[in-house]
Amino acid sequence: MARQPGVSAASGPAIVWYRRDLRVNDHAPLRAAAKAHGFVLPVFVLDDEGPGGWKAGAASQWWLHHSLERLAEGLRARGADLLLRRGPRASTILTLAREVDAAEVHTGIMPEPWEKADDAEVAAGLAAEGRRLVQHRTSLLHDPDAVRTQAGKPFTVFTPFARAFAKATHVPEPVLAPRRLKGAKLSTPDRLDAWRLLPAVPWDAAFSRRWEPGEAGAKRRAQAFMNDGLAGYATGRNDIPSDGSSSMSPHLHWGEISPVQLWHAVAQAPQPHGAGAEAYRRELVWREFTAHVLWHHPETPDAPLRAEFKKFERRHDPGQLRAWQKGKTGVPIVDAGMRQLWSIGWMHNRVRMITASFLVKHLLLPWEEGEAWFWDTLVDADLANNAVNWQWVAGCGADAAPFFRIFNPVLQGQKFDPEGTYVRHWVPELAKLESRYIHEPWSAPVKALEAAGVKLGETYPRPQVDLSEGRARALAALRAITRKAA
DNA sequence: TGAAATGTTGGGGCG
DNA sequence: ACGCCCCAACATTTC
Repeated sequence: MARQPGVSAASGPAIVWYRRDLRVNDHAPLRAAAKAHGFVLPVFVLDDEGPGGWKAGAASQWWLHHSLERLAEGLRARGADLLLRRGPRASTILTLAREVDAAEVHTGIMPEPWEKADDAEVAAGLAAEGRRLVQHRTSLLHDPDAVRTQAGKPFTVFTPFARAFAKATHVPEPVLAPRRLKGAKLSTPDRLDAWRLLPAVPWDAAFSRRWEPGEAGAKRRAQAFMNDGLAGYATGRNDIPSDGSSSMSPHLHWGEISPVQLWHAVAQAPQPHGAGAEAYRRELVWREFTAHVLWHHPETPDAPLRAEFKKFERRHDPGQLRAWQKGKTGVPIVDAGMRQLWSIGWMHNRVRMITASFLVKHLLLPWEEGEAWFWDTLVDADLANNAVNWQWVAGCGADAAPFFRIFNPVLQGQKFDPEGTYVRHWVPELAKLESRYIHEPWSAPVKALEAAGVKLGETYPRPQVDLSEGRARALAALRAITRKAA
């Protein structure tokens, strides 16, 4: 067989460098590696330092542990062992390629800045030795740079992005998992347990009940959602107590299922054409949009995209921040959401917006503090989604909600959790309060509080801030920067 | 993927 | 019958 230009005479296995794409189906790198050589070495590298300072939080680590276990099983069932290595990722991959004399390293394209940096370093390092890095789409529908504005610039507004995206791109078919792999044997694998990704104190019981990390769990949940949730998704996703969410976010983040698979699963669903299907695919495109924004603006996690917001007033109040984190703000829907997050590593999307708006606007605390907390506690913590959406709420990002769009947590609660079912579940000290007061216990008559066994300031906190005062303060802070800008 | 303030309209009570 | 006022309901504007 004629040798391809640029391909060395290396005789080792093709390396499959796993990142946030922990699956065997619709995994182009695995497929390509298996096809070209039949002899593969799948590897996952854990970087202790926490790339870019964004070290995975405890909830993410919990998920990663289980997901890696499932991936290892999936690969073993096909004849290959997953190699675990720990260290700086680029140099670890380069060392490994030399160690096994691999001609090619196949991997997925990720939008995170450090992933891009690693790609460049690995590509250069491999090329210097006559090896090759081959990148594939694994975690997105398309490359983060698949579309540009007519002026050739990255999009900053979702709607035109979505329009261009729909017109310019065709979602590819998923690729099948290789049936049979020939795995490479190495004498020095890390043991997953030694990575200590699981909590030292077992706080994860509720996690285990709620989630099933891994490719099989992702598939099961996706099927359940397509059958039962998709048709009503357009409105159901906003209904807090019944939770019409797909709950795919952590599975998508870790790549246990691909957005391509979900895109096509919509077409196979019982109701593939209704408003629910439209709305769901739109959410998948939102995910593409956040990746697009992060790809082109790697500073997004740390700095407001709209420069005038650098001068925006931010209060510093560790006590209030702590109360927000722990769900003790005295505003029921906010507390319910924050406690749900702490308990199961996830929060309903509507409630994410409410809690985030409360932090950034009513409390006037920095959005970065909220971003950092979500990053630490969410099982679906995703740099692009987290950063772009926090900036969206804070009004300082690409296509951001105007800052003056301030959620009133009482009205939001009454609208999307009218009976207070969600609040009662997560804030049990209010469980017996009448529905008409459940979202604003501070304005309940003494009798109603007594009947419910609520003592404000004792069994449940008074609100940290008067809602209308908080709103006025936030708007004043906004005026201060818009005047300067004008 | 807001909320509150302000403006407009129209029905009905009432002198 | 008429004008006036009130106010709910809805629309528009402003933050």
